[in-house]
Formats: sequence, C-alpha cells, structure tokens
Amino acid sequence: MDKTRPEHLKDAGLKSTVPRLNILNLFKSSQERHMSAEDVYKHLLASGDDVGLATVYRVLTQFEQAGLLVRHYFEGGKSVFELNQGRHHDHIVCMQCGHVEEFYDEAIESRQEKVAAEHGFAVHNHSLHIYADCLRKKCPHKR
Amino acid sequence: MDKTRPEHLKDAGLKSTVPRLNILNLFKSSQERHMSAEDVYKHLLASGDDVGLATVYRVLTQFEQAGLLVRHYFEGGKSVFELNQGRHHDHIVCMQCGHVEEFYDEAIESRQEKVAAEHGFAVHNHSLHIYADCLRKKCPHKR
DNA sequence: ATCAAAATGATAATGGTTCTCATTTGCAAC
DNA sequence: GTTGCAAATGAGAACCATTATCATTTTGAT
Repeated sequence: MDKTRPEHLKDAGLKSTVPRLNILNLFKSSQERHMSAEDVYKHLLASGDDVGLATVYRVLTQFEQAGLLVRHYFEGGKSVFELNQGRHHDHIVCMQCGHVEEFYDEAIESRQEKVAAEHGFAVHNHSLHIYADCLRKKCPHKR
Repeated sequence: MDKTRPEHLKDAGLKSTVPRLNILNLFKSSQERHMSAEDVYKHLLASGDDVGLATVYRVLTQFEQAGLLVRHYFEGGKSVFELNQGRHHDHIVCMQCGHVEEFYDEAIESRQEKVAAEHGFAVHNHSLHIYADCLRKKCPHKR
C-alpha cells in the first residue's frame, strides 16, 4: 500500500537510476512535504548530488504519472509536489508566509461527487485551495 | 450592485479609454463567460478593434483589482476571467473540451469556513475546481 | 484648444517548464 | 564480468504565458 518504496520504480516501468533514487529519497527525508521543481533541484545540488534541472522536471512528472507523487497547482504559476502516501486531501495556504496545511473533509468530498453527477460530469480529480491568513506566532509574513 | 457598467471604471479610478470599454463590452456581450487574455485579444482583433496584447493583460488585471472581473487559475497554466456579477461560485472544467460549468453548493461553502477555523486560519478566498469529463454530445474532445 | 498625466502598444525581458540531442548509464544477454 | 543497446541524463535552446520598458498617443480637466 505504500507507494513510495524504490521497488515501485520498477513496477512503474522506470529504471532505478541515481537521479530518481535521489529525488525519491529527498521527498522521504525532507522536512518540507511540498516542494517545487526548483526546490528539489536546489536541495539536490546543496547535498552534492549533481543533477540537471531538466531531469528534475522529467522525473517529477514521471513520478506523478506513476502515482508516487501528487502535483498541485497553487496560485503563482508553479507546481508543487508531495509524496502520495495515505489518502487524498486538500490544502489551506497562508497568504502571508506560504505555510501549507492539509485537511480532509468527508462532507466536502461527497458533496463534490454529488454536484458533478448532477451536472453530468464524470470526475477525474479536483483541487480545493483555501487561501487564508494563518494565525501562527511564527508566521514570518514573507515568502 | 451591478459592477459591470462603464461608470464603474470611473469609480475605480480608471479613465474610460477605448481598449477598456471594448474589453468590458466583450465580456458583457460574448457567449463565452470565461476568457483568457489570449481569447480576449483574438476576439478584439477579429472584430476590428486594434489593441495590443500588453494592454489586454494590463486591463484584465486592473479590472480584477477593481472588482469588475474575477480571475481563475485553472490547470494548464493560463488564467481565465469572467464578469463579477452575482454571487461566488466554483467550477467544473471538462478535461476534454475545456467547457466550464459553474456551481454553488452551500454545504461545501460552510464546511470550508468550519475547516479553516478549526485549523486556525482566517479565510480570504478559496478556489474549488473539479476536473472531469463532460458527457455532452457536442464535447469536441479538443481544446 | 491646450497640456500634463495617464494609457497604449511594440518589443524585450522574465520565469517556469518542456524539448533537443549528443553523451552516459542501467541492465539483460552472453 | 563484458558487451550492446535502449533508456536516461544534462546542457542549453525553445516555448508559452505574463510582465516590464519606454517612446508615442489619448484622455480629461482647464
């Protein structure tokens, strides 16, 4: 049920290469659950892994298709990725500090299915982002 | 209460110029409720209005800030705009033909407020996009 | 009609992402 | 363990939506 083990690369038809292992490992060990391609690229370079930006983009997309990662399109134009462990969830994004919190609400989920059906749509997926101000003391009011 | 009349340009501190009037008029007369900057640009050129793409982008942003239009960030990287008339609503987007349908669900709205409050956030706004396949006969399966 | 401030539009620049292609790597068969 | 070749990589070019620049035009108050 855990989709984040290296063996799953094979299952997805992906050779287990150095960049792919590094990226997978980064997501599993990083403090940051949500990272953009640029974030991943910088982290890898910082830890001495010599990788190309193009490869990062390619691998992230492959991992998304393989179901290892989930991609989110937040406002601002850049995609962020996170490990696909556990169930689907939505996000609250702090507009001041960029802090992201996850939530899952069964009522919202089921209403969505219902609404889509009523309109004659077959749901693929959805994105629900709540943009708000977090009230954390540590909210640094900057990105 | 109608925020889409030309007089509102003045209220927003915007001079009533030719491009701005044309763009506002396009949104009010077009079949398409949801248009990207590129869409607007092409429509205007097609109807003989000589406008620059930069102006379209500028005006759309100004209209958004003035509250005349609402901007949505759908997947795919480009923003779409629609007239800000009536109440807030969310969207279902057909992944095949790009057809956009609007909906409003009170249960979803109120649950969101509740969830945000539970997590210690003060909501500014939210975006809920359901990506699906529409079942319309006319769905042309192309963008 | 006059004129300064604001708006426009052609074009360059930007930022995120994808494409190209020569070189390198993984891995299955020998 | 070599070998061979398809798959993967990485440097840089290309792309696309959007924003910035700046000389020219338009607006609206006088």
